[in-house]
Amino acid sequence: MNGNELDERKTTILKAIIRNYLETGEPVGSRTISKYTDLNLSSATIRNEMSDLEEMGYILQPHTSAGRIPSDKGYRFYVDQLMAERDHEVSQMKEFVIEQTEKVDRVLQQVAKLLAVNTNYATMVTAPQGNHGKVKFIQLSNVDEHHILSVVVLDGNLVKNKMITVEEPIDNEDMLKLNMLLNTSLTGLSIPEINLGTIAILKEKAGIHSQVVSDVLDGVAEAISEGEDLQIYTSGVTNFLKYPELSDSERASELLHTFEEKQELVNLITDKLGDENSTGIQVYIGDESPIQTMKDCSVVTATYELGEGVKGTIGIIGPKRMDYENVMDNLKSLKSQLDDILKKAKET
Amino acid sequence: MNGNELDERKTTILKAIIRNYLETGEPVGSRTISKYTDLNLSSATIRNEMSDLEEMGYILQPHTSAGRIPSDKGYRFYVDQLMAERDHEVSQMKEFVIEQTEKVDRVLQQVAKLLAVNTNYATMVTAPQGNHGKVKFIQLSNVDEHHILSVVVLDGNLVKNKMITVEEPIDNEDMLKLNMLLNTSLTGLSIPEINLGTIAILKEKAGIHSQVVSDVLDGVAEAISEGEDLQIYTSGVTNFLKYPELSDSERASELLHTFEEKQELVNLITDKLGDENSTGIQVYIGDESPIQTMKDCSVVTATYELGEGVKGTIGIIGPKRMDYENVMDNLKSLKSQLDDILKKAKET
DNA sequence: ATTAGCACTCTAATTCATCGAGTGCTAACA
DNA sequence: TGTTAGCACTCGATGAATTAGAGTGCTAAT
Repeated sequence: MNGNELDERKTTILKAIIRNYLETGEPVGSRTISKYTDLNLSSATIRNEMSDLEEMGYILQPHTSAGRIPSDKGYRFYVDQLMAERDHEVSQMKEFVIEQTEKVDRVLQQVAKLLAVNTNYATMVTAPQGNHGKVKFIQLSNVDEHHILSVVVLDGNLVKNKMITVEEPIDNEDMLKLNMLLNTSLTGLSIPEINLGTIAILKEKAGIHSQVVSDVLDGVAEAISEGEDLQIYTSGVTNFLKYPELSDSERASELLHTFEEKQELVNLITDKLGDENSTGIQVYIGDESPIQTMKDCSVVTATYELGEGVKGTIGIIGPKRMDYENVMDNLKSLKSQLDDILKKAKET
Repeated sequence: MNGNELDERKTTILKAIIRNYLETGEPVGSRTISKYTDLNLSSATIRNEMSDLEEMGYILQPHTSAGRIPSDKGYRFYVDQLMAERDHEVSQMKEFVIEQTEKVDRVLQQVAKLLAVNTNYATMVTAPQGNHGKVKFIQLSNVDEHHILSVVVLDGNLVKNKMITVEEPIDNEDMLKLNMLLNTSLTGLSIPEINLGTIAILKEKAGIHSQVVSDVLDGVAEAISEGEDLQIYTSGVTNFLKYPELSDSERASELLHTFEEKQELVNLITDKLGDENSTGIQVYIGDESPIQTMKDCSVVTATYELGEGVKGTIGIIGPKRMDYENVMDNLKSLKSQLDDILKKAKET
């Protein structure tokens, strides 16, 4: 139960088994390891060690006379080792060609795709979330007799608009006043600070055309608070079909469904075991995942940040025998780049 | 080669074969038909007829001693018959609960999902497309020193906005003038009417702060014309896995990929054989489909309209043995309902 | 402590026989 | 002349039996 129950040789062998299994997806036998490693041990010796490893729960046999495959505990050990090692060279992601002028959602969709293509696993990316800054600017305009357009600009130049339908028009003068009022009272406030109370007070202040003004303010309130729901972009879901252990109809169908619905994927980012390790990278192996349908998968997530607590998540979902090393490198690399791109985009 | 090469009995038998195959997915034999129909014919007689039908190309044998399955020509005959029949009772789609307040894209996504659930096939819905009406209202606002927000409202109250970054600020007075100019010169024009020439003229007219104004106008032009790319919403792609004839790894992977990319799906709506039949419903069987990966599928598309040439497309993609009748009913029903919903939403 | 060697186990692949649904054809029948 | 009964034949699907081979555990020798 303590951290050092594995001596060096067992560690080497375990790693060799896992690495080999990652490549082939087939149970690996003693003979293979005997050749694969530079330990110069015979298959018999390996067999003994493997027997031990099995007893300790790091590997298991699918059936009596097959080779061994890593157990969840084995994978966990492996991943923890990887995490502990000094950072790998972060191989620059090749040709990250995204014109910055495109909208954020395009960028994120692109990122998801790029990552999927690069890793051959399914990917998900969530839009940056959090206190989207403060209100910077508000404007109401008469569009026609029955429609008023409200535009709200938030810090980070995020624009929201909402068309408000009104019974009777508001004349230009009153509109000017309303605009003044809105800007002076709301500018600088963050969204959570603007609650129903604030709106109520506003309504009172502007109380002239009770009904119309009330409608308009409700509209503004809605404009401000809406769209806060989490957008999730996915890509590469067909990659599941590339791995035999996931591609049987039953499993594949469930997985694909989860990705299509997206709803459940939220759990991958809200869950967040408290354990914030140095890199901000989380790995869920098999049953560790908060999503039931992924019990035969591994999930690697990373959080990217835009400062001020505005965060998003990137996730890669693949078979348990995923190439953790490559995946984590990709994520690390992406994390920083995404940071850059979005910060720039934000200013545009 | 003429329309009447099939006598009544052959027609009945062919229909019976197809209908049976739609249900079971298994080749159907003479004995089955003999019982299935009320023709009171022995299996031997049926066999003779089937032999004829095969020779004529309406059905075929997967291998020598199996039953028959419909050929593409057979399916074609069947759906043409269906189309010709007086409209079926359009079974009202149950509980079409969509709050109208939601954004159009939400509605469409919902529609896609609903349809997928109802039919058990994969579905796609495109956003209404076409001359999105004329420009109704334009407004530029100073957000901060280096950012100007341009808001354009189109007929149908479609709002577009774009943040324009400028080197030096424009003072309020000039801004007012610019707004006036923009509104007087562009309001009432439709998007295609606003070309580069128009913008050039505008630039000249407003020529005061050459550079800044130029930047701003470019921004406006971009805001107006952008976002014209076709959005496609899909749902129910996992349904492919329900049909054995489509669910082998190879095919399924291709299909799912096509749906994930969405790009190619555009062909389903641009293609449009000229033949506008009464219902506006198109059926592509097998190779008739403009998309290669769907050569083992059937595709049924319908066009919905919001008047003024604003159109969108709904598509259902499933195995060739899809339940054409049900699918077409669903589409017809949806077509009208979608019409209503969107028209209302448009006014909101 | 390591290893060679051997008996043993279990899966995957292969072969083979069998079954049965379905056909085509012929001859009898109304 | 159209319909049907009957029969021989075809061919995939099913399942049992066999085999091949990878891998193990154990024992005895080094």
